[in-house]
Amino acid sequence: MNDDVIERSGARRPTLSALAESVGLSKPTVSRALNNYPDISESTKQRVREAAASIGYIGSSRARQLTKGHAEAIGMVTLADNIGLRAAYQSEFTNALSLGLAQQNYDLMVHTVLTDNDEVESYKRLYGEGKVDGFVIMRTRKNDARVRALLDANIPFVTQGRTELFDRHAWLDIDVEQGFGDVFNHLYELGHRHFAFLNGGEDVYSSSLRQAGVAAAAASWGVPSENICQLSGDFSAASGHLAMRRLRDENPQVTALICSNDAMAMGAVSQAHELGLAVPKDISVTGYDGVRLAEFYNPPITTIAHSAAQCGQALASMVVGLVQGDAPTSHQVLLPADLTIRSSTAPVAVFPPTGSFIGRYK
Amino acid sequence: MNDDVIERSGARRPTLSALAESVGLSKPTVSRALNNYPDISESTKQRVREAAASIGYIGSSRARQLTKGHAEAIGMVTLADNIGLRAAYQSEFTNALSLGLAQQNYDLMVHTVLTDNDEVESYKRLYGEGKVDGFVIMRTRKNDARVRALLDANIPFVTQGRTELFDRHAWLDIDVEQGFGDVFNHLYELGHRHFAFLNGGEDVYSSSLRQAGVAAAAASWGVPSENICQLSGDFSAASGHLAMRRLRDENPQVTALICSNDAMAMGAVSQAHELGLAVPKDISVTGYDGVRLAEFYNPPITTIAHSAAQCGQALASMVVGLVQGDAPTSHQVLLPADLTIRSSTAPVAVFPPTGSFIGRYK
DNA sequence: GTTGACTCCGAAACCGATTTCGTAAACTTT
DNA sequence: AAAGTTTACGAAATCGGTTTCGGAGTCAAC
Repeated sequence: MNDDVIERSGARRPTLSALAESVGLSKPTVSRALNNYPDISESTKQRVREAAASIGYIGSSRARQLTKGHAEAIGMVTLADNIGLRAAYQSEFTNALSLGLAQQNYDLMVHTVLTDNDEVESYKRLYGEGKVDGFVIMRTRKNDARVRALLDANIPFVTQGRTELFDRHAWLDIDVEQGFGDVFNHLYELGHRHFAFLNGGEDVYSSSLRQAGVAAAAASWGVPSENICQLSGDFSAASGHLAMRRLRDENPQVTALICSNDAMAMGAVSQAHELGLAVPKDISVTGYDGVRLAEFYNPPITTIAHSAAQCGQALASMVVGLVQGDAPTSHQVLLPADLTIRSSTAPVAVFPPTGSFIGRYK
Repeated sequence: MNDDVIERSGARRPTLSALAESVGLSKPTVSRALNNYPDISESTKQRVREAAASIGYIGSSRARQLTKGHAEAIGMVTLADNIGLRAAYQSEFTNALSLGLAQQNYDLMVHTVLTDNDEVESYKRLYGEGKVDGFVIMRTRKNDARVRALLDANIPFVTQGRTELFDRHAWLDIDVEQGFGDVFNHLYELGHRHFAFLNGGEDVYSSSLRQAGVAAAAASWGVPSENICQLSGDFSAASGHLAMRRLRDENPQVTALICSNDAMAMGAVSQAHELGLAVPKDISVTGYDGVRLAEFYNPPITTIAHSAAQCGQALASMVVGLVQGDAPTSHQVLLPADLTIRSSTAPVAVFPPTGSFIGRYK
């Protein structure tokens, strides 16, 4: 054995030619045998497969990419500003997506950029170089420059969340209208009559849908709109924090705060603690996103959860379908929202709260 | 113009041959012009570059990979079990790594697996197929099967955290011995005399080093070892939660709890609240990791932070060095730990604090 | 015993770049 | 003006697979 030579030369992996030679067949024949073509005899296939296994042959993805014309990889470009909850969400999401893609023999390429100016450029480079076959776009906004650019460049992609161009691209979204209606119903049934709704910014497509969901549910119970205090935030915990403060100062009669995402809910809860308000005893708070972390919060937040795993799975098969030629419009799915009741909501308190331990926070 | 034909045919990007033809030069000449070889005249380079820009030429990474023999990509395989804090940490880390790699013109390929059995297999496939040139391994353990396997297979990698084979591979680690010493000093200087140290499992290489750091600092102040209650956890918030309970029941004299990571610290704080103990008034708690989320916790956790951005940067240049032929042992770096004092530590409450500004904390 | 259908496999071209090697032209030298 | 250098570029091979096309061999049919 000349192991040492092999080692010194960098341990090059066996190629298809080497495999062909070792079994005394031609390159194309071996290739077809490995790919299970019908015009190769079963005995030959068997022989080739065994030889391949014995010498540890692994086909070069690089060569395959060149001939087949696709990379068997999907790209995702993210902003580097992901901290806290957003980071947690992204990670859960990325893992789910990667898992889904793996099942279809695709890999996930992640590219992080500092500013959203670089973002479009990264898409074009990754696709132009042929490193990926398509993209999954997170955190879409109503008017999204990335969507516009990829549409123009005819690059396959699917978004998580609709945009104003939703009828021209593939997307996966949650039915927030139904979801926020469910939240409202839940709170109403707990006896709440004075609500606040904390929206998350008009630049997100679904913001108006959340609002509509709340309004429709309120109307169905005959709750007048002046009993729903409208607040606006920006999806950050800080804005939830602020909103709770304003709520206490300006609308102390409110007993239920509906937040547009979990981060704002957590910010609001944290502010409530600081103000000496107990959640849910003094005020109920709800979120949206189903970040796993919300489950471990204190108290665990009632939220509208969509399983990251399920989303990842769905997005994976959608984007793979796309890059294999499906029409974008054939991949538009609206997932039902799933109300997850935890401990941040409770029946409205009729009597002044007793000294909950949370009240001891300074 | 036959735009419609181009569109229908899938909008194939211009190739090097097309570019060569458009400028009336040969393929190799154009290639060398683009890559700034010295044996091409400046005027020709200029002409080629302009033509390339005008027809929107982007070199095919696939073809380049095949000839150059490397993928210009680094892989990372993660377990799908990342939830909560771990997810947040992973995301911060991944972004930082991706950013660092991008600066060296490398991309990051993420692959998620369900069980750690699949993990080694994924490494071998990704590398064997030539999809990546090397790996960054997170969450290493003292005896790490992945490290062993990649070492055997002669695949380049760098770990985040040392293993028992640390003298044979590249790694980046934090000087926890120093860091936990600093934490102890900080607490001692606040007047604490009865401590607890919550370790995180002996299967992690640095566990004993944290312990040693605490012990050394304690010895330097003349604190007897029986004044340091040893607890063991598993790095999960749940184990921190449990530890705090045991501490209250069995060692109520302890006024400072040193946790081996942020998740346990947060679990401990949450338990403290449930037990009616105020943090830091009744007990001080410290963490480790510098997860950004800990910054927004209630109260913000005093911790040993290592900037994910800095780690990502460093790891990126290390792994790129490795795949370009550097010796693994030439890339072993120990970063100093950085004590970040926030609000979960305060002077011990037994005696009224002196006029230290820290005394103003509630 | 030619014809035709069918089975199984190989030669050669190809994907899109890079690299090795060689050479024509221009420019020095003597 | 012949020889030697340098400059600037092209022909052909190469990376490791896949695909197109065709052809040798076997077997049944007429």
